[in-house]
Amino acid sequence: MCAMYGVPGTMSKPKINTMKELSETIGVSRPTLSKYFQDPAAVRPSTSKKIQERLSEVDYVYNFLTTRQNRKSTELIGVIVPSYKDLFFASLIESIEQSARELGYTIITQSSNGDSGVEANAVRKMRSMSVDGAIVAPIGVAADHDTFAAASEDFPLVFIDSRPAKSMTVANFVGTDNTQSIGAIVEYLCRTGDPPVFLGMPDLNANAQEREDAYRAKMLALNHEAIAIEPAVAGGSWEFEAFGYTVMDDCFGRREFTNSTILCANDRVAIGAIRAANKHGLFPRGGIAGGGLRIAGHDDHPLSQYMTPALTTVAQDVEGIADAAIQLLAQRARGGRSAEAVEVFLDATMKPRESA
Amino acid sequence: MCAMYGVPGTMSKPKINTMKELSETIGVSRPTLSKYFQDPAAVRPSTSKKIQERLSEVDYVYNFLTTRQNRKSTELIGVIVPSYKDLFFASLIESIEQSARELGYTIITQSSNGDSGVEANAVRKMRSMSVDGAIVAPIGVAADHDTFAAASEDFPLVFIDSRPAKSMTVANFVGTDNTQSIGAIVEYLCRTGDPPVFLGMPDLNANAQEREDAYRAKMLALNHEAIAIEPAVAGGSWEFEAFGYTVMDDCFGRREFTNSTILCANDRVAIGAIRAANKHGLFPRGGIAGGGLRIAGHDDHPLSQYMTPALTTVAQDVEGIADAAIQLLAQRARGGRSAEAVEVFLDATMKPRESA
DNA sequence: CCATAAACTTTACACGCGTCAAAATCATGA
DNA sequence: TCATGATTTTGACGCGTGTAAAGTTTATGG
Repeated sequence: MCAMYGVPGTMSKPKINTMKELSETIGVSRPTLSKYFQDPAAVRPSTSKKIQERLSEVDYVYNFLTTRQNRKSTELIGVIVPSYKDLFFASLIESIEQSARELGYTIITQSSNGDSGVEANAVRKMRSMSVDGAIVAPIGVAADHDTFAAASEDFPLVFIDSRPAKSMTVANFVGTDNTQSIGAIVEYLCRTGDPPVFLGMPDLNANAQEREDAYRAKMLALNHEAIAIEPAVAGGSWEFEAFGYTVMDDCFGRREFTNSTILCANDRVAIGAIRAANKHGLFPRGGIAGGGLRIAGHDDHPLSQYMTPALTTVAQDVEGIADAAIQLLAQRARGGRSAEAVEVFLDATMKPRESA
Repeated sequence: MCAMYGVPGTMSKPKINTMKELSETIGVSRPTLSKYFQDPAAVRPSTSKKIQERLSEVDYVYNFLTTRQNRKSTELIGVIVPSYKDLFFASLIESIEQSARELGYTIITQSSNGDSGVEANAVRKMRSMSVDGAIVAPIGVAADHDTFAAASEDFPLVFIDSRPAKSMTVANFVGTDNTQSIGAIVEYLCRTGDPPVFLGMPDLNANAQEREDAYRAKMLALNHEAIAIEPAVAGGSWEFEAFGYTVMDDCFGRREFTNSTILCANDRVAIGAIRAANKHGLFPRGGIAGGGLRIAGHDDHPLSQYMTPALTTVAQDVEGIADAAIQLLAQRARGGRSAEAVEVFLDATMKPRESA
């Protein structure tokens, strides 16, 4: 009717709406078609070939909703992240989608917008969609324990990036071991220059505290004094660059830390910090003797290498995390109900660049 | 069974699986419940209140798949973008999800991964899901005309960001008018310094050509010679920063364009170009007389203001685009079948910062 | 208190596909 | 050509919810 693309001469294939219709025009029974669609090899080769051929002459799309309703497995996996506008989460989603696609899963993504109410709604929606599992990068504050608990009765749940709020006992987790990653970069920084002070991230998920703790522990082990920069502003928002910029602009304005090594809790904070440094005429730089300002991050944000100076950081194994999470869910969905919660930690790797 | 969150004492509400079950324990008929869920105001206030109260004492999640199967409208909207790892698209998705949520729509997002085959599959999946409409940021090259054409028979389709390949005749489009946006920044650059040369983006969608054309047109109108930098590398990938960096690193290495005003086709290319400049000791800067290197971008990428120097650019109206696209689909889905293709252009606004 | 309309319940069918059992057909080897 | 097992067809039911029709209850107004 609405021939928006009406190109004269382009005769489109006849549209077929239901499998019953299809079975009639194609000349096989509907149950056989059903088997074919679930596994083309499940029917006789000659039949399979016949179906395949006739199918190409026809415009038929299976009904996703109905098929999922009736199968034991929906092959849907829910993904919830606090924000799309964070390249770390974006990278995670991209990798998750890819790993899922390879296993035949469809991803349903929802942003919690940094809001625990929205997060809870998203979890409920996943439940209503009968997903085979869900991957959640949780918000730390005021996470809705009951909602997660109820959901985990219905399907396996895997947390990534950060752990859920402490009220939870045990839960599946796939991510980076902050002790290892922060440890590695603290060690690097101490080895190549002054021991670092720590610039945290807003306390929005478990990583904020875990990374600071990891920093303190490593500094202690290395016999250095741990110093955390006290943010002059309340950092309650996910705008990490703004946070890093504001805090360090304030410090540098008072000529504080202008000669220090600053380890930031993540790259987005570091990007803001670098911007603040630049504004004050400072260009952090590693690899030279005699001190001077250095700034390092955590995550290996895709744009970190385009900063000036290029940001020294530790890279999380994003693909590894995505793949492990999907594998875990796939395994659980296929009846591998070990029931026991699993925690998978992947190593982060140093990315020494210019800034430290 | 798998009491991952088993907190002793936390008695969970009784789980109810079907609406029939619910109707029995709640004391109203199933059809009434059905009406209630579609619109709580559609039943008598006393009944509505009763249902609402009993509902809170029980753990019931409606079956998303089944409800969508039977409603005339699924209230699903498909979204397809070339990549999640591009903050412009990420911003778009975030705004789309928000606008959609307000209208009760659920978003199904898929990345085409810059691959037209994957894009076509995504469109087919949207068809199989019986979405009420789809929003797609298309890939320009070798777009699968037939797939889009078939889809647009089933539901309204809105293209955003860039137009589909030219093989298409007319299609719904919501986005920025490149003539206006590029025109604005060319005018600004000419007014505040040397007329710009143009650094394009890889030819991956219609914007590549459109923006260059817009640049040439505006330069012609202003009586200046249009000059496009010829990339020494083949830019076939979506890694725009790498493209901008490589091309300009090459130029600056030969001491070319080191004193020019460079307008980049988008901010990601500009970020790469700035990095190349910095590497060569160049810090583009506007607002000073007597020439010197200047670099400008297009889109107002969220990190543009954190570059050194902060990137001068034109901001697309991301929220406006998202909202207009959703509104258009909602209107069409509600029977407003004007059938005619609509094109909505939103103005971009100058963001003068430091780099030009 | 009754007439009337609105709201509700009951009953039934529909949606498109998964799945099962029984009957019919096919392919293969002797 | 026939026996045999594998595959397909036929027919039927189920999934959880939307929805329509007909009958019953409830609220409203006089």
